[in-house]
Amino acid sequence: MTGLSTSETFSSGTAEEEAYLYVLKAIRTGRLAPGTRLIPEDIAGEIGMSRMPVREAFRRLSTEGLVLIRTNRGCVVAGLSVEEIYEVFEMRSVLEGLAVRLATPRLDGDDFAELERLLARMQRGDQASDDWVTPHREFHEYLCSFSRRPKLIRQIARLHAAIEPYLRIWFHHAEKPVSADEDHRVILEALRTGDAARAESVIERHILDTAPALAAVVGETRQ
Amino acid sequence: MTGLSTSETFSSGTAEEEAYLYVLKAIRTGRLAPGTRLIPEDIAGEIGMSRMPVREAFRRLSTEGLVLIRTNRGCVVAGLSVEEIYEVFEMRSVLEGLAVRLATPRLDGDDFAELERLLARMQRGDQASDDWVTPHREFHEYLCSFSRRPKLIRQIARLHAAIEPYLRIWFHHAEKPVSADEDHRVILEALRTGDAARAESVIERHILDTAPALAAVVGETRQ
DNA sequence: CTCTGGATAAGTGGATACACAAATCCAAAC
DNA sequence: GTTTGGATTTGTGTATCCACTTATCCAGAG
Repeated sequence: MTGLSTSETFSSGTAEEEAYLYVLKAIRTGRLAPGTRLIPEDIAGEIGMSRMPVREAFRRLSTEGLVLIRTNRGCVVAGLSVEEIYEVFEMRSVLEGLAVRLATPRLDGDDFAELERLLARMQRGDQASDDWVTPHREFHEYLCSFSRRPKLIRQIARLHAAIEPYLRIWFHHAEKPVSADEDHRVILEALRTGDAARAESVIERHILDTAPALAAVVGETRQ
Repeated sequence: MTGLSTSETFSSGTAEEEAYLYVLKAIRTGRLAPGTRLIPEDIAGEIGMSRMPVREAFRRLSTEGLVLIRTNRGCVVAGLSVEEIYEVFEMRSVLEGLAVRLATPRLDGDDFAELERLLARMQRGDQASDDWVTPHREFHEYLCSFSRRPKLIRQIARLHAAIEPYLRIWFHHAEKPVSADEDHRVILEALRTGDAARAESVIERHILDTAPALAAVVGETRQ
């Protein structure tokens, strides 16, 4: 689960929903790179529907910041500038800080075990899929889910979706960001103490510290 | 300026934009109360267009949480439960905290004068319009604008739009929330010291402290 | 060769049309 | 009087169509 498929609209068999999930996945996985022009008719063709539901999916993606619609000029995948990457990380830092603060008192032994498991998957890049990003996201999402704040969780998921393509570039560019592994250990440790304020500040710091490295890689690939 | 009219889509003369702003305003001002069913055809009629652009406006509003779309069952104005009101205030507290932290070093004397002016308008309920909410929003928006973080500002505006109807109920129910006036003085004072961390925590506290009073009034009017 | 402008193609926003789902209403059965 | 089930109405989701805007391309002027 990604937290985004559960949007305000109940997911169900509508064409709009299908189009939304289809484009969302393509953007998150990087198949549709920032700047790519999205032509409703083409996408509609790919998944067998007319372009109306695709247009509506674009609206949703646009509000979520994943896509940019300019009047009469179509829809493009919304890249982030370096400043915007920092901005998204700043927002994530305080929102996930809040989520973790609320989650801390609700975690028990089994939950820590699950978090450890996700951490392990992350460290070995997971089964042959060569994917560090997915378990990383799952770690954060699993943690945030204990806040029991649906709107908060969804908002965090949206912000994550916006940076996910760049995380993948980072992962492929440098090797697996090794410093993050230590970070996550520290987070787990703080959580175990049950000190909500400390857990909050640790995760805030963790997220903010990730930003410059990511921004550097992205800035580099743009020259 | 509300911060919402400047959405991801450049505002311009499209029908969708017009429909969006029309419904947004109606919800914010309370003309369309939570739970009200929104029938695309009717709204389209009111502003002279077909229902397609109205539907697209609904999608946007839905993503912003102001409206709820259930498949094949139409669109209703999304009320907030008491828990959700708390949730929105929690999110606002950390996001506005961040915004104010970033804004603090950028404020100069003229800006304080403007903030004082907005505060004064707020205290006397503004010129006969009997409206405390608008200058209150403007105070917060003006302050946040100095953070220079477009996405952050927009997100805060969205959260504010969701609670604005309830602020109006509060304002009409009780008289002008007088405790808030003192709060805002304290905020200004903290800002003047230039201590970003202190300003951040003061505004976080201010926002969180507002929630219970509002929740109480709302819970009351629901029985 | 480069630049300009206008024809042509491509694509967007919006309106209309139609099939289907859900809600409503009403009458018959209990 | 209440309940049940089916016609009718209302409204939603999607496809198609049209008008208009923007992008592309190409020929002629410089």
